[in-house]
Amino acid sequence: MKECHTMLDPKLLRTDLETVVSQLARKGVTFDCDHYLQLEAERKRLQVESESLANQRKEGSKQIGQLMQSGNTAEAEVIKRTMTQLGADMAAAEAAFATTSEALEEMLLHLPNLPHASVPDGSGEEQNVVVSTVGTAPQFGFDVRDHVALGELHRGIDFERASRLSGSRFAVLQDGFARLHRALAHYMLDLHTSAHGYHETTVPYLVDATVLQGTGQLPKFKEDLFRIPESDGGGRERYLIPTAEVPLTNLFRDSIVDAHTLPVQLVAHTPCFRAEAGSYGRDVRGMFRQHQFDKVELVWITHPEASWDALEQLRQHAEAVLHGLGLHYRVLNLCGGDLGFSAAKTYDLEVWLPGQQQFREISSCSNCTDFQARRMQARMREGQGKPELVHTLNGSGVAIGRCLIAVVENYQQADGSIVIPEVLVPYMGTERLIPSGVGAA
RNA sequence: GGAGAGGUGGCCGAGUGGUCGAAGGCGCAGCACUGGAAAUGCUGUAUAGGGGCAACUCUAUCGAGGGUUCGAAUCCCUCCCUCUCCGCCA
Repeated sequence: MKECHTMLDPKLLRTDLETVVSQLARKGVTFDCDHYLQLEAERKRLQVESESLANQRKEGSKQIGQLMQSGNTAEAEVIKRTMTQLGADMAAAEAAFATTSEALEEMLLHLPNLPHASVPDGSGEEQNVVVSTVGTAPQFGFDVRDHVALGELHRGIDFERASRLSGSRFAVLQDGFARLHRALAHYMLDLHTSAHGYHETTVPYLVDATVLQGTGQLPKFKEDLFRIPESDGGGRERYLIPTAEVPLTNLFRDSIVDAHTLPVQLVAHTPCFRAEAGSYGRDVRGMFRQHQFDKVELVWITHPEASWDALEQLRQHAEAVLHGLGLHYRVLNLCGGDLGFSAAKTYDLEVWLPGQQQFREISSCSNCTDFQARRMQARMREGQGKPELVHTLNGSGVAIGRCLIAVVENYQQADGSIVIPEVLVPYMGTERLIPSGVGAA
């Protein structure tokens, strides 16, 4: 029978429905048990029925073959006639089974991953728990400018011309700001590859629907994605990636890797595309929330027993970026209600933005346990053992556009110039950005 | 874009309607042989799902989907992918 791609372990659902229901509730999801149980009972009945009919047909066909070979065609004809009816019954049973399986799968594909025990209870971001706060907010003896004002002053960010090209939520960077953007990406990639052991990877920015289903963006979050219809690109529907997590993690779809090769750590710098449906009016000022932004993404593929340790390392790697830049930030342990669809646990890194006088998200590090692996059929094998689902993790290391905002706002001076953090100086070729019109240094 | 070739198990590779989950080889594992090893011999060696307390058993899978047939790796249709040559192109 056709394999069923669920998100949660179907065996857990069958054997411990109560746990599933109570854990889903922590994520704010209500599970329709009655409907599930009814579909599941029907699935079982229809599967047994259609498989038994298939078996009868197989036996019958085998008999016919034997009779034909011994020249007993008359008797073969008799059986053939009964087989015709059997075949019809089987087709009907299989069709009913397929319908029920699809309904079941549709229901289960919309269920999110279950939260880990260390995830705090809560329904929204107010209940996220601050794990640590690093550094202190810089004190300014003048009125701080936000990145929009700084961008204007430096002629480094041009929202107006960007919107003329593409509408709202796009930006054009130039000169020092463009260079800073590139420097940040370069710095992050170098840090992760040389100090943290990641393999630098480049990936396609356009992917199939199945790939997005693997990491959990589909079917539930279609409205967040930019879609290229099949009529446009080579007769195949594709989506712009909302994060490099999608292609990176899916590199392991439908494969069984040797346990010795784990963990695999990948890093990629890519643009990310998000429709931002449902965020109208939110963060409209500036380049904090864009339809297109660059990000350096970290992905781990681990042994199922190693993922919780890996999450802590992943978080440290993301933190190292901010720490290296000397930015003030804090780490949150997201509560159940604020967890993403695929995540069992997530740490958010929030950086201090003087322009907004608040902490804002700049990285999100999640352990997706076997949730994505099950959808992707990404497995590993230990010795001669059975294949087992791997665990997958991802984290921003970090969002480049937001990081640029943080750097310019935190390192601004009274005269509007921007001191370049030491780690970026080699990439920038200067220690300070001077606004045009203020005079050269 | 034009022309051609091809997609079979971890790998190579047979198989054009019947008992084929699929010969043979390689690789791998166990056993035998050996002082130990090589060589050799024997045995075993896919994945997924279902039923069953279990022993076990059933179903599906030869790129994907549909069709013909009592029965499809094998015949027909559609699609996808890979390779070679030509054209175009960063």
